[in-house]
Amino acid sequence: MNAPNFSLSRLKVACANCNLRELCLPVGLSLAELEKVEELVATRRKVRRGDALFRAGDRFDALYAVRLGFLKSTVTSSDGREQVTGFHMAGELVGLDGIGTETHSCDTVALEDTEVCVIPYQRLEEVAAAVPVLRHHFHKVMSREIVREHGVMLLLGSMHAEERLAAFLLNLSQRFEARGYSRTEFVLRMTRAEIGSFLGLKLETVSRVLSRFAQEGLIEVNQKHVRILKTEGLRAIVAGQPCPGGQ
Amino acid sequence: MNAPNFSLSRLKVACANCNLRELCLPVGLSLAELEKVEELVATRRKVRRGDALFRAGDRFDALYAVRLGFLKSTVTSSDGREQVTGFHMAGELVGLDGIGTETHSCDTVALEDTEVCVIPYQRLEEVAAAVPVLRHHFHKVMSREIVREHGVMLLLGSMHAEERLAAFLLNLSQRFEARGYSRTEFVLRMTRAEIGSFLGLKLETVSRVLSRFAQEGLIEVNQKHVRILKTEGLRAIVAGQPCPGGQ
DNA sequence: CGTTTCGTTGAAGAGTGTCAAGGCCAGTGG
DNA sequence: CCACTGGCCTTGACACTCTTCAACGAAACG
Repeated sequence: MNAPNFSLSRLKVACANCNLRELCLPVGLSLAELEKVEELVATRRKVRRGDALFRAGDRFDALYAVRLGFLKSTVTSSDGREQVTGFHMAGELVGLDGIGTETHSCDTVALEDTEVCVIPYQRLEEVAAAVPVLRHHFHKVMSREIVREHGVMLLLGSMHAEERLAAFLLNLSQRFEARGYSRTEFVLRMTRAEIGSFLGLKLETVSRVLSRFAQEGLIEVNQKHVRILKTEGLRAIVAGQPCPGGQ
Repeated sequence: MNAPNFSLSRLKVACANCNLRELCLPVGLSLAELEKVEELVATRRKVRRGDALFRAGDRFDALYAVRLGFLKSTVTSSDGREQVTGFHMAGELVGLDGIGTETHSCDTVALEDTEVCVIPYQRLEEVAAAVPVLRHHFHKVMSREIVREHGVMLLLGSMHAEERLAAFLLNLSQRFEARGYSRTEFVLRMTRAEIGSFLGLKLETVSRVLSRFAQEGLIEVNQKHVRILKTEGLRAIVAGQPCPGGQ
């Protein structure tokens, strides 16, 4: 259950040896370029479950590459409403929200014990000036984040509860697979309330829809443990109408 | 009604003379740096109302700075659902979605006759390597786009119809003001259906809520013409509970 | 082992969506 | 100048999804 296909236990400090290289900042860099990037990533930081990597209002001075663990980002409106804007797993870059104003605009909190590589932004700018491939890749990362959020807007703006949940599960599934974990069986690191916040639903609705999916034989749910039985069935739900008689 | 405080009629080709300088790419550049940026912006492009600046699937090779006019961006899911992801006005940069995959992922369509400055991306990368201020500013623009979308997610995920509309009107108001137009009186360039798509509502709901606002004396609406009477009242609605007895 | 957090499920109600009809306005052609 | 047309907007009645409120059960934690 949820075991990585490769071992995460024996990682060196260098990006060159990092199993996440293909997902993280240094994608497609030469060895010489890699060395420059490694100078960037001087420090690591551990974040305990429940603790914040940074909070809205904090001064921005670094980006973070997730090495291990799981985080959520949330924005809070002036009247206290909270919205989860994303969940982050190994290989993803967080903190991009801070560049614009030099102050973070969201909270990013660990949902399980987490370790990140700290990338001081000043130095990233310097290295970006000198290494075209890295600069371009960094731009790509930001652009993809924008595109990802377009997808979330589509989900929030024009999908029903079942469609949202199905899309959410498929998205998680795909991301776990890309990291060498099972595509069909995984543990949700977030609560129903957090899923609901992300999807614009109440926690009761999330619970109910998951139960309904289970009843229809699309998935198995046991608390935070999820097994996907009919990927195509979920896809059909995302695509449009539920297929009443199974898939 | 809606007249700019400054004239837009007599613009030179150079960014240095552009009235949108303070809103656009070359914010805070020295004259020498400005010249480098001006080399970037070789061409202009006009887009007729209803025509696309680019469409999803188009090859990405340039960003566009809006000089004049009004556009919308939309994403479309595989099953044909369409979601407006944003409206763009003078001084704003569009096309950032294309960097990540070198293919545009959304349609961007002119809602009125529009003119943009074409910024070839290859050249932007080159200039960004040489001009730290520009590079940093470009990163800021992308970051702010990410933050803006967080705000939209908050709106779509946790606000009621009235709150969404109120936030939408205030946002437009503020953007018009920043461009020297009236803060309280403006023309909506988009249809009710487009507003609804952006806000995750049906056009009938948009229409009803606007009528309700008008009835409560918060705004005046006449087709596409809007006048804001009680900014604070709208703010109160966004903030939380409607204030039943006026503001 | 008690306490707390989290999850499930039911019943009732509110907020939007859906469907339908009609009005307003700009553009077109007689 | 007027009638016609099509797109856009408004409004009403009704249906339906999702939320709200509430109670209970299960797992996690000290």
